[in-house]
Amino acid sequence: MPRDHDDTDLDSVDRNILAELQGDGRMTNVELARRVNLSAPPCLRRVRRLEEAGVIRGYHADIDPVALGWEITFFALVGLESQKQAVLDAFEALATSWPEVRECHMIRGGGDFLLRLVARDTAHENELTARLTNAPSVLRVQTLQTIRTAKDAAGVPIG
Amino acid sequence: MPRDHDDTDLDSVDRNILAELQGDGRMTNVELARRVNLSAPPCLRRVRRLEEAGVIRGYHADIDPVALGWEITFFALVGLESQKQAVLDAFEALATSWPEVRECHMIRGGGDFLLRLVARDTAHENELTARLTNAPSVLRVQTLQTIRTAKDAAGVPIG
DNA sequence: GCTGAAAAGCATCGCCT
DNA sequence: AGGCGATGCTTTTCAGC
Repeated sequence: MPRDHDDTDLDSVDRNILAELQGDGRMTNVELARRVNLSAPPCLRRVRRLEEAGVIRGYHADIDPVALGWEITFFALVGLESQKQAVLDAFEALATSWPEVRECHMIRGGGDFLLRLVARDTAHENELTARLTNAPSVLRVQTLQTIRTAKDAAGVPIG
Repeated sequence: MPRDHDDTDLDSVDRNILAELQGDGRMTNVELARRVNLSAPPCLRRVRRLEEAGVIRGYHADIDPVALGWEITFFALVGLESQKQAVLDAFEALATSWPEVRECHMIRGGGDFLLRLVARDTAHENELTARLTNAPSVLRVQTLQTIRTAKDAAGVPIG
């Protein structure tokens, strides 16, 4: 269930905690406490409160896709032939069910989606693009293949 | 220095470890060991090896942008008027220097970039779009505003 | 809200299989 | 390579400020 974010007032210590954990999510609580100039128990309580308030949504290891055989990361801009809710829902359900689709964003303007996908190789990428193109109600697919990622910062600026 | 990914052979235990840590990067080592049916010391050795091999690139807390006042996430597809290296480099240096730009990907085809940005509100978003449009060598900016994120999976599929 | 002590649990090392 | 046991930290709770 979604939570109102306004019920959580974040002071500067909270923001420091968030910045530290965004940078290193596996830091021990004592190290975190040291960095934000707190002793361990209140620091831990703040972290728990931030987790329970939904400010911290989770912690994830950042894994090199290439090491697991995902040589290609690409985006796809998909245009649908209708903006009817049923059509949007059907496409969303299809796209999110594919493991290769890592992100699926509905874009303002109606009937467009931006996807981030991974593929094992060029053949796999072509197959995924073809599957998208041939999916029901899909009008056009523009693939945006990443050749270089100059910046891939986690999350949000905290300052 | 880049590392050859072929020097790291991942067995099924390694893949299970990666899947678990991608799902919960703050899990304790004993809990992780229990889940992958190992005792704690060899489990920790594997995690350290995966970190040192660059398979695990880091651990990050996943923070709700809205809780920190970043109400808008959007993408921008930026076209430059040249594919000269100096022009690409200059744009990349500019874009990556903005804290609101969280990702900057060079797109195949030449002279295009896909950015992911956050903004505090609509006015801020407009200002960022204008700053992009007016940046040197920028020919066109297409903003893709996210109205709904149906899937935002961490990293890559691990099976 | 924080501190400090104390119990329980965890990380990590050396050695053995 | 994985497991066992020991040691020193870390986490977590609880009392008290």
